[in-house]
Amino acid sequence: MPRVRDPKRTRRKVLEASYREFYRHGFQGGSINRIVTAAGITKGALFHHFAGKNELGYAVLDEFLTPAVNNWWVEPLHDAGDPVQALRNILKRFLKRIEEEDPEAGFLFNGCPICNLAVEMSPLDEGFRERLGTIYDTWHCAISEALERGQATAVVRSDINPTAEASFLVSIMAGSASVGKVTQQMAFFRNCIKVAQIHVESLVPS
Amino acid sequence: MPRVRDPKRTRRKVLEASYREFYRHGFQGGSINRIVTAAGITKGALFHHFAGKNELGYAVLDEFLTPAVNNWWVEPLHDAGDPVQALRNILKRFLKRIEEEDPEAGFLFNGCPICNLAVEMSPLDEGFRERLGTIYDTWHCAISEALERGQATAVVRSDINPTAEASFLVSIMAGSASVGKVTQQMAFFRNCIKVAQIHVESLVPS
DNA sequence: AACCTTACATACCACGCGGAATGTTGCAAG
DNA sequence: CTTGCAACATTCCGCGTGGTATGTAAGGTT
Repeated sequence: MPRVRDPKRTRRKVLEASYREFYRHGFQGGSINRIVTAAGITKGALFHHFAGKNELGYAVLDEFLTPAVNNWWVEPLHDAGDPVQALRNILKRFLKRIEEEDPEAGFLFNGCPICNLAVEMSPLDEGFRERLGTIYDTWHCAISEALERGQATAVVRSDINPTAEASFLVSIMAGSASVGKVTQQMAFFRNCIKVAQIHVESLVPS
Repeated sequence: MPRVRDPKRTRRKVLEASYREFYRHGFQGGSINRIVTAAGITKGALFHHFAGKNELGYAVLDEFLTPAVNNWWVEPLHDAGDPVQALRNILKRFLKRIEEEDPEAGFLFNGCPICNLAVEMSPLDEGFRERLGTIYDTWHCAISEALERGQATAVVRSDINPTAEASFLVSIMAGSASVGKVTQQMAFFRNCIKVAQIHVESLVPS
């Protein structure tokens, strides 16, 4: 029998259950009642830790999704000497991850959790829009700045536009996840990543 | 004073109001009550023409969004002799259209209506998933088949993969709309389309 | 030992939802 | 002229929702 009083753990359980609930049903379609049931706690506990449904959504963004983007994209790109090699690794690692996932709960079925919230909530709530904007901006900057550094050390072609290329890469990730969850075909997803990989290769000087 | 009894017109008004409502609030967040108010009719009239909320969403897909894709992509590509020129025209026309739109109600603020529904409803309802899958499939096929015809007449490079290129183009359109509605910057959207245009140019034999 | 704050649990609430049941009226066929 | 059905309008309903008010107990502080 675990400790009765454990606020950190309780908060964590709520956040994890919320993430899953919103991931599957969307934010508006997500149910507080289902969250408390899944987390094995009560509504009183939830509203003790979070002021309301919106704040719960914000917390999922701040404490789950922002770190995920940092893990997958920002840090690898920041640490890398050669940005093209870093992008190669990221795309490869990403594709592998998806293929290993549980098809019922993973990326191919449910899409990108960030993109899902962005599509649903950006026009409806400024708090969501702002946070999601920051996430995409961080992501975007990580790519474009890495490409600029690559241009400075001549490992990236000087005649490409880092900003446009970054926009392109972010869009492809979001778009392929969105369309992929409709077609339910890994092949579609793989095709998109493949073209993205080819495009990345075209960034290295000939 | 208009004709009191006009089922065709009534049905149309309901569909148009539903399209706008779902476009702004999503399907789950969309309200039947708001729809009947906006359409200037009553709930009785709505449920006389449509069996339920889901059927209403299906009708929006079948009678609004499917024709829109046909208009913008399928027919131009089918009629064209040179698929690359057709894609050039489509992208240009599309960008122009968005720049002219009302910022409060248009593509940049609300995203792509098809992609929005796809992201929200695909994992939740098979009826939505099926219809959206058909739309994306038609769209995808229109591009890939046009590219294949272009390869046959040597106006498209023979060493590119039409299927992969089609997947890529569809994804870019969906992704740029999704991310664009977060950043709210036309520049982001324009960057994506620009890279897509460059990519399209790379399809023509050198 | 008394106390007080934090961390929950329980019970309850108003509201808007999608939808059904029923009532009413225009309009065309017989 | 009347009959009948399609095309609505009106009214009502059960339910799940996000959120609150209140109760209670754990555990550190003094």
